[in-house]
Amino acid sequence: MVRAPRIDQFGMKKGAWSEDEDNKLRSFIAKYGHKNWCELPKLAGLSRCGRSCRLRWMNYLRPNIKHGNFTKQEEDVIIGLHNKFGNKWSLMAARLPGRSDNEIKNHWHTHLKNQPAVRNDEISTAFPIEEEVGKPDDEPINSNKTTTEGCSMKIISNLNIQVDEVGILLAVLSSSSDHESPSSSLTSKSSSSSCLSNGSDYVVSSHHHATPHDQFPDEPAGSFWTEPFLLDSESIIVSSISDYTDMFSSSPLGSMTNNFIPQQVSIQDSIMADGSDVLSWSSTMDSYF
DNA sequence: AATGGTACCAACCGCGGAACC
DNA sequence: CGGTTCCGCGGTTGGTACCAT
Repeated sequence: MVRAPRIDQFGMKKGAWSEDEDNKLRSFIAKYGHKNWCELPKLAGLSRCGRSCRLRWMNYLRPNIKHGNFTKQEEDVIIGLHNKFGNKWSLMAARLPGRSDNEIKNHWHTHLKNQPAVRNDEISTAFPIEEEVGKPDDEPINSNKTTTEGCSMKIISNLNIQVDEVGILLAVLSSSSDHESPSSSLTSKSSSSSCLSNGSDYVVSSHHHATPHDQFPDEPAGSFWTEPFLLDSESIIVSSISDYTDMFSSSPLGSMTNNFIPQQVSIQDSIMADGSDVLSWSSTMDSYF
């Protein structure tokens, strides 16, 4: 089911991820976040390219990611959103908590794509969608289409409150008695036009305006990404870059990074700028902390 | 039991856009 | 302001599992 591991011409490992690699990536991001995907694998001691790490994290390792069968309600949401937006998988993922765009895309191609059109009609009828800005009802946005619709998509996606989508979701999900409490996330979405948490290093695309809370609605507001997180026994509590600077200023590493503190750059940047052996960084930090 | 076809899904790749220098 | 780097999206592929013959 997964690609066989192999090493490419640059010494980067490709293919299936091992448990050990998963653990390294998970624990590194838990401790330091992911400010820079290109540097992250080196700092985490992984022989992977940054993109591969990002993909693994986004699709498999990040908190609250769901795996397994899609519920009927989730399928209905996907169908409804696909009717409206076309192949905008990230847009759908932002509105299906716990599902990655890749998983939604796969599910669409394998289960939903070839379903009878009548079901799409049912969804559209059951949850009528208001007309979009500058786009007729009967003209679904298609990723292959031209700039006019691309522009339309930008306008739409720049609206933090997308009333029609929320309406669809509320209608679909409220009809389900066994769904895992979607109302909190939806309420949050509809009532807050901009709720990116200060200090969060969870970086999301400006396209869909997903927030940390959108992504992980089951968590209390400001948990994993925004609050100091409790780590395992060999770990420490880190809440922000300023904590990094404090650590450095009082640590042996601080002598390596004398110019670092006032600049408020990332921890990775400071080490890299120093020119030290980045591959030893992970173990150095672990042993130090 | 062996073989071939298909379904499924994790992972890769190319591209465009944003951010940075 | 142009070039470079990085990030994220969406399409595609590789390889295993499962099913039919």
